Amino acid sequence: MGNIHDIARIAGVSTATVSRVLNNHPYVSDGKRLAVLNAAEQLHYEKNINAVHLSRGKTETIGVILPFVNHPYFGTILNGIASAAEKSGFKLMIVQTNYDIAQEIDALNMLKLKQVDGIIITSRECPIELVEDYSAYGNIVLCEASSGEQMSSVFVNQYEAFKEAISFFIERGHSKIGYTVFRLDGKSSQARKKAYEETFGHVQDKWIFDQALTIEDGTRVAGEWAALDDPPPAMLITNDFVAVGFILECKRLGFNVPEDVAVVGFDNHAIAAPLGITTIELPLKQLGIIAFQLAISEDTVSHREIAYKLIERDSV
Amino acid sequence: MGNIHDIARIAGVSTATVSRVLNNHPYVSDGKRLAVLNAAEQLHYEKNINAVHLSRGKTETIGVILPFVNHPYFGTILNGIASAAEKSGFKLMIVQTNYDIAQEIDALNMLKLKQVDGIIITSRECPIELVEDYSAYGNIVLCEASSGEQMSSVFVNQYEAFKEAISFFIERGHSKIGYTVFRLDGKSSQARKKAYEETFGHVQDKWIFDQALTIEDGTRVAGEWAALDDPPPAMLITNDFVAVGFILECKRLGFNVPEDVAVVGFDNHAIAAPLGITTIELPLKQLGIIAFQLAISEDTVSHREIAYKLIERDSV
DNA sequence: GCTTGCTCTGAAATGCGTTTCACACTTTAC
DNA sequence: GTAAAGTGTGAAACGCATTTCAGAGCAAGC
Repeated sequence: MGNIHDIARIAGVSTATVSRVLNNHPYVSDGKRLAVLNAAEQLHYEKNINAVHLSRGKTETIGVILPFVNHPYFGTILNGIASAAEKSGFKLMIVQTNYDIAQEIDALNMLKLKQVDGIIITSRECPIELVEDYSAYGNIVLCEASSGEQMSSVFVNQYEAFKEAISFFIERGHSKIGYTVFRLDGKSSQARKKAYEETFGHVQDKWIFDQALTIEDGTRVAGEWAALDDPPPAMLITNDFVAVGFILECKRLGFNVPEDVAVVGFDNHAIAAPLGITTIELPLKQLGIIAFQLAISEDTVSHREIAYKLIERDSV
Repeated sequence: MGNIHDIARIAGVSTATVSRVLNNHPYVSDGKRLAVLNAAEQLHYEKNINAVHLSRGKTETIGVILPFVNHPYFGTILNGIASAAEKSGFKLMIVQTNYDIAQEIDALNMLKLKQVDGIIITSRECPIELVEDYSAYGNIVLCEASSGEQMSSVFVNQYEAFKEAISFFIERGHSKIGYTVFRLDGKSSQARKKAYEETFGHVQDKWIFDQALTIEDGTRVAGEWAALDDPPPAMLITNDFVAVGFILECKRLGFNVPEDVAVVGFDNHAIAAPLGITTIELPLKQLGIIAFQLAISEDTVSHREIAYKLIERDSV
């Protein structure tokens, strides 16, 4: 083992020269370079990265806050982040929060502690003001529509996407449209509600189904939907996974898709194609890649909207 | 900001005392404790975690090597790891390798560099001997059947599980059974092949379908299956996602499940229930939790086999 | 011939918290 | 009343690599 001082001693040089050699800095004579390399080899030297981090004040690590690591929505974003990180030689620290504010704060604190150089928040529960307080300690990237000057963001325009889906339903002759969201008070849900209200004037509360994120949630919502006196014959669903649960349960209950209930999902996950689910494609991997780039960017804060795309299949 | 020395100066104590207060060590008088706390408050002091890591020689961080972060199999394991890590106050460093050996090595090096205290390898491409070389630097946990004395492991007995699935098919009158794997040379595939050969004596190569990991792979395999002269009327599929792609494509091609082709998947992912897929449930979250515990364990190496369970539905 | 401008090096400062050791003083214990 | 045990504290060592600064030596430029 040994450290840089041992190498310096054995090679008969200073630690500065050892550092230069080890980091491929110029201005080292071939003789000393060789001596250092030999000594390092001989000692089976390994850098202590913590000393490097301490000295440099940087860790080349980005923190990623995500509520659930095993949900395909977040998984795909993470996939994008991870592939971009690999290209840039950065490491990734992930924190699964379950939307628990204490854990979100715990993750944000990594920034203060200099454990990470930046943080990507794929989704959050804690107030934006609280997050903002951390922006002085490093780059923070939000995966939600935002326009502040403290933090960058990359997002899909949920409002527009929702409007487009509604228009599509209307084109196909639907006027009674229900929808599902994961969290009623979430940013994305608010944008969706706004889009909905601008088209229809008001929202039928019973046509909004909350807590819909997974396949199981979709199954449950289908039951709730079927139990209504006048279930809306068109449903805009949180994501394709929920749509899968919803559609399959509806079929099991004897309803036909799209005749009895038309469905539009979000994401265009691989599951959507074989099940013929019409969906709004969100380029989530791309979103992750951009989020990472913004997280390591030295430039000023920026906000990037990414495109969505309606994919027509057989569920409408 | 300021550091521990600044606090010491302001509070009129030594840095040792500051450290004691900050880490809740005993043997500090109330007066000095208060003085330190006040000074820390006044300076808006934040620890530099890198100095802590350097000093302690530990980082309370575990590295997780996984080929694909957004595949539900690995996502679920990661979910288990993450929830256990949170409970223990550990952080997680993830490396998505795409089964690229260079990246696996890069990840393993975090151990040498003292960047992580231990590493969990959910799946790997590089030779086991190479991994073993790193075990001197910290705990390594493999998520595969293993019995070495260097590294712990937690795994499902793929051989037994596969045998059980085959027996189940045979009970239901099937004798011509094909199967899919992700990597023919993978450890799990070898166990499966062995189980298969012990039952049937030999393997029909054309009844083994390679590179099957995702829904899309399942769709593709269905095409290959249907193109055979004598497609086996029973298929054991890598996992439920592949099974989804396979089953839906078979139906699209005009085959009925289970009449024309019976299917057993693996994992019991949430997708399996609504589609009525018979599957071998693997407690992957549990596997992740155990993997994490082994990774932080101070005890000796241990090997833990976890139970699987056949879940009967409608695809056989 | 003199001035720039490189190339090459090392001493020393910097980043920062933890922990051991020695020591002084105060309580119990017998 | 004395030894043993516990409490409280600081100096100093330890973990380790990076980087700035100053300076020596040498070559190219005019």
